[in-house]
Amino acid sequence: MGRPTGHSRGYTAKREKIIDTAVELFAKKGFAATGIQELADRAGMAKGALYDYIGSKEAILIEIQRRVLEPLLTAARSIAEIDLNPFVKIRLVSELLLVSIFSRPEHVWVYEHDYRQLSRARRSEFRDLRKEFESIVEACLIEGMRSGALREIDPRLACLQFLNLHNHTYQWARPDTPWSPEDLSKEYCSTLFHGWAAPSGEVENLEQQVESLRPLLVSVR
Amino acid sequence: MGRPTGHSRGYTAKREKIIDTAVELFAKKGFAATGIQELADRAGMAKGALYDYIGSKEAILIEIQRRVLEPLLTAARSIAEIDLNPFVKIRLVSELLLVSIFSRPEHVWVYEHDYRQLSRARRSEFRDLRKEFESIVEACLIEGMRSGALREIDPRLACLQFLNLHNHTYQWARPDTPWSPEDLSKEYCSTLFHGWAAPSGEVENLEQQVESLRPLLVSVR
Amino acid sequence: MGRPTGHSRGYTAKREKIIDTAVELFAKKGFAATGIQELADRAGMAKGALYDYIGSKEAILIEIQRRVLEPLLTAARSIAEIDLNPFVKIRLVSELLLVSIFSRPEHVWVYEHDYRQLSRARRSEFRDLRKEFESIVEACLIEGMRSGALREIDPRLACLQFLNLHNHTYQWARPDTPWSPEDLSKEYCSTLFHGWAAPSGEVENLEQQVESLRPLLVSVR
Amino acid sequence: MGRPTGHSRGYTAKREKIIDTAVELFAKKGFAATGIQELADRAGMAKGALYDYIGSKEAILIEIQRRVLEPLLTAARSIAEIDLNPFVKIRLVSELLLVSIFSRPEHVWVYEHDYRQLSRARRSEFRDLRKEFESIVEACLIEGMRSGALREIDPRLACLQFLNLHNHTYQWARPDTPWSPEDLSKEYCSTLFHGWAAPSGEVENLEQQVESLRPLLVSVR
DNA sequence: TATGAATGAGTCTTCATTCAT
DNA sequence: AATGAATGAAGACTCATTCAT
Repeated sequence: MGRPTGHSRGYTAKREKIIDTAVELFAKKGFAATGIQELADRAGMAKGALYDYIGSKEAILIEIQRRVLEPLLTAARSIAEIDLNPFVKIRLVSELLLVSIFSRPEHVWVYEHDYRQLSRARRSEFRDLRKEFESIVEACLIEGMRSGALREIDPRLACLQFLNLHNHTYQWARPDTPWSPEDLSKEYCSTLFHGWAAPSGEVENLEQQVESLRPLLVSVR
Repeated sequence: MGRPTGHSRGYTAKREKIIDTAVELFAKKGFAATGIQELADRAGMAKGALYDYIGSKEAILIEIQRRVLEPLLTAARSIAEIDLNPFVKIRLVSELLLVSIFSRPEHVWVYEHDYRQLSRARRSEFRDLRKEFESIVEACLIEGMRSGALREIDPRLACLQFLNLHNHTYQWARPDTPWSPEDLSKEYCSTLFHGWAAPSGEVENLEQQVESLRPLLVSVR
Repeated sequence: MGRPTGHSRGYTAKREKIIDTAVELFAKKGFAATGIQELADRAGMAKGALYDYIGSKEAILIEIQRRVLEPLLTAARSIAEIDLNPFVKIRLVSELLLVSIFSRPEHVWVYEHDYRQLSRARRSEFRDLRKEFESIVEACLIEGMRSGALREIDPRLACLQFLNLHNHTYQWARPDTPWSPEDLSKEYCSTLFHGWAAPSGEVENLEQQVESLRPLLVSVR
Repeated sequence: MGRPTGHSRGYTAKREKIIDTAVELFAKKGFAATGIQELADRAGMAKGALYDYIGSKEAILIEIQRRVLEPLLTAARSIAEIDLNPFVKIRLVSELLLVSIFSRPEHVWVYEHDYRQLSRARRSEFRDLRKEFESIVEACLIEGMRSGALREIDPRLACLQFLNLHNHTYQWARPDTPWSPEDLSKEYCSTLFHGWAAPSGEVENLEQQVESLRPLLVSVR
């Protein structure tokens, strides 16, 4: 994770707490509009001390991106590797995204919103990872079409619909939202599967399989 | 100079140009991370002169919000008032949103992205207008269900799906996107209508009607 | 008065009106804290036009100093020249000062308050005039002592007491003050004359003489 | 750095020095006409560092007001509470004012001169304290009249004369003034007491009593 | 005469970061 | 590991003044 080595016991915990505080502030006011002073105040320490933990303001943003993207990718990769009905895969990736959003809504807000505030180099680094995630989604959709369960549509366009529908959820997801991520995933997938269905198709056993595979998403909660 | 009373011919044009430049910068770097100095440099004038045209940094943001929201609402209201098949209405609102995004992608980026940078008072002002727009969408969906063409689902949830799918498009819409807003609207609505369809339903003459009503969207282009 | 020559009919009147407005603003907010823009707004003209009348911000301040100091000096000189009981003279100078304060309280406020904002050269110019005024006061007091009506005290100190007592009145003088300048002059002089009196003395006919000489103060109203 | 919590030894001393420097500048050029840059230059530090000590420009002005008004009020209150001949009280308050002026002439200049530059809220706060001081003066004068030693005059008017005579001294008080505050107090009070005296009265032992009570003024030196 | 436009130095204040202790 | 102090550049915005029209 790039943390400087040779730190005492409490170091990592405190660093995490600082970043948690930063997430709160960045989510509320935006990265650029939040001052380091403000962060130090909220974290209950002097600005100087802060720099022993974070190195720079951008480092916090990088860490937040990592916190969101890494578990997402880990889970997505393991889903991609299993041999499964493509519908099940898609449904799992859907739930993955929504669980990610609902378990750390502020992290995801910053992740989605202040992505462009990264320096050029870092941005392209993370863009590659994002693209890897999108490729996994797209691959699932292509499988679905090959299997004849979805009618043939431009897979990139299908992928974008999938991502639009899921990702934009961070804009209104809140702890008190009346739907759980599981509810939403079912709804979204129902819409998409019916919307894209080949004239025949229906998915068998979908929810049962999903149930059994849910542990795959653990990294993201 | 004398603030906003009686201005000569060039004034408004220049003001528009300054805001156009601001839109570019805000879209690329974010509102908070863009300096007035930078804007002045790009506009080719001294900071002082800039203030004769804009009044304050926030005023620019307000103007951008207006430029997006007002034509959107104007068109949405006129769609809402006509007596039409609800599918046609939804399809028109869909196209409306997409045309809005594609005809001024940078405006919409700032509109969506830096909404929260508005002062409290202004934010709530615009929030009301945004909500009016959403209500129009939701009303159309409810009509669709009442007419029996859509199966009964939580209308708020349907509305959020509609908005997610459409609004998130600003994240990747670019002049060189291979789909026109019309193409996308057809695709999105096809997905949603099939995804939500009551077992029976199919929409008749949909595209023909849309074609004839497209002039309604003119305010938004 | 240093006004540029060759101006049309309305010029002087408009200039006066601008300076009147400036007096109001300077008295309320202070010279340094008042902007030319503000002045232009209040005067109902563009900043550019203002400069045709005033030349510079300091010029306004100079004019205000003049407006207060010149009539004061004119009257004081003419009082000094007459052959009169020194008590009467002092009483007249007292009333002169108070009439000056009460007939243009805002002018006097600026005159007293923002004197130091003048450029070095102008300040010393006006300081000389102020000193001339003070010398007249002091001369009257010395006359009073020579005549035996006042006991011998340091004339400079007596003069300062006289000036303190009178000049500080600008701090609280307002149109609705319950005492007229004539009332106040009587009170102040009564205090001073009794306070400084030689064991014997009383002033005869004082008020009658003052009455008849009051026209001398006309320049100051 | 961290704003106003826990500061090391030098902090307060440096802060005091900065404010002292500010007093010098404000007294010479006026609050509004003095720039923070100028102050920083004189204090030998960067503008940024200055703000660690002062918080805002207005905060300096507030501090200056406090430095003058608080010891003044403290002493005045303790004078008011003692059971004394009203003449002695008045004579002590007189000396109090003059000692205050002469021990920190620049502070008092700013205190008197730039009072109006305070924000509305602060101004009214300090106005209340000023009024308390004036009430103490007025109460002493009323006592004097009740005791029969002063003839009956409008106590507000007497109070204003007292304040005019004393307060305006800040306009010319300088370290090289040939009179000490004690001298001046004697002179001023002599003038006022004789000026206001009831036909009979003379004050016995006045100066002896004042001598013994002078320690009351210590807070103001 | 009067205007709107322009300027560049100025306003107060906050920024992210560094560093001696 | 932590702090308070410091910095210099940058933040948004206003200034008094000039000038072509």
